[in-house]
Amino acid sequence: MTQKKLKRVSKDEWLACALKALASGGIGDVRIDKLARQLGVARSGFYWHFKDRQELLNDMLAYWAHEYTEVVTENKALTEGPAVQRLENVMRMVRDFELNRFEAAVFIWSQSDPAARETFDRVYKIRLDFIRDMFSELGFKSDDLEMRAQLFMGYLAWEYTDFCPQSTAKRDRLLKLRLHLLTRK
Amino acid sequence: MTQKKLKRVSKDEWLACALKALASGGIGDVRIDKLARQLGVARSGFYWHFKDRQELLNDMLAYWAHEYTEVVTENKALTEGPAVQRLENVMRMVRDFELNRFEAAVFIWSQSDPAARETFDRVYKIRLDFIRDMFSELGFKSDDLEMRAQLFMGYLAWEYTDFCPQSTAKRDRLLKLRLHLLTRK
DNA sequence: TCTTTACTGTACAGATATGTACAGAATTCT
DNA sequence: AGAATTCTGTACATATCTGTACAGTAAAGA
Repeated sequence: MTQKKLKRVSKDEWLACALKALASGGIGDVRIDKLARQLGVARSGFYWHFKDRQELLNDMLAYWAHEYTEVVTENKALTEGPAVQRLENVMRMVRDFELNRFEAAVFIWSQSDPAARETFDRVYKIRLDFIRDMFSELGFKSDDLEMRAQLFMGYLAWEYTDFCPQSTAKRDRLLKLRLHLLTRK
Repeated sequence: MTQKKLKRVSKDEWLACALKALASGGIGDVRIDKLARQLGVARSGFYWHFKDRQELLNDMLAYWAHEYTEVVTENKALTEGPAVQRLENVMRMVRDFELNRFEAAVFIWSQSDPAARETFDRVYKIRLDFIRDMFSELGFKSDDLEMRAQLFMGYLAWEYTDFCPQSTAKRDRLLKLRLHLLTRK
């Protein structure tokens, strides 16, 4: 009689929903029943895709790490051309694709979960090396090199909080100025 | 017969313990029963000091905001003397007293709680104005002024993650270099 | 069409968290 | 010493979240 249409939710949808929860409420907000409610399905489907909550957490961590290793380091806009241009491309990519939207959440997570901690440290090492190489190419050395790479990275990681909302045009102008200040001798 | 000695825990101790949980696990980790276990007392005492969990959360927010308004803006090391020296004092104070240890947790919190969001925005506006004034005093103007203030603030907020562990001596050298880069014409 | 696969919903058992009631112990005030 | 204040433990009712069992529905391939 009544052909009830079943809603189906893929593994990727569960993961995407979990990441959204991570960004907006931290790892403590990644609750299976809340995700199910948001997706509009019953909670049990979750266990088809994942063994348990811990497996979801591992997948989230792997996804986040992936975004900052293969995805970034294999992008031609970030590996070819003059170093100053590549640094500008990094800034634009991070901003445009919100590559930093999980930073705070993953950091907090890493404070209480050893696996998250390990991933966080590893990813930050890769990123910092990646950026340091560019500054090195520009001729900076030792302490001065280190300082510039860290300042570049630290600012980038926090920028996503949008702690200072402003127009796109202004953000663009400030980005150029920031690049200039950080790369001049 | 057996004179069991009762352990007593003050309101400030509950608050301090809650703040510790906030920093290491985010707002989702601020659980009354966990705090009680950590403090080694029964959960019921909590309700003598606080109406409910929400009241604790409000107090935590107020405490965090306080640290960055009255406490900072009234400190003579940050309001007297040459601007460059004051900027250096800000960097040292933030680092030495870990004034930024709640940044990530409060930001995440602000993403889902309007009250936290309001406080976060307000505090960041005060801080940014505070820093911008110093750069203004040094002669910077318009976009250049704004960029320097934001770069200074953004880096400072993220530094606490200790994303790049290093010796005290090196951190000191880098701090000086950073100040120099950010304040030179 | 039949079977496999990829899911879904309902139901149950247990763990964990919240908040309330209330009697009692330790400290402070008079 | 007596009384008020401040805090504690035990007990109870309720809500939330996790994981398991299991039967059933939908789509895809043989």
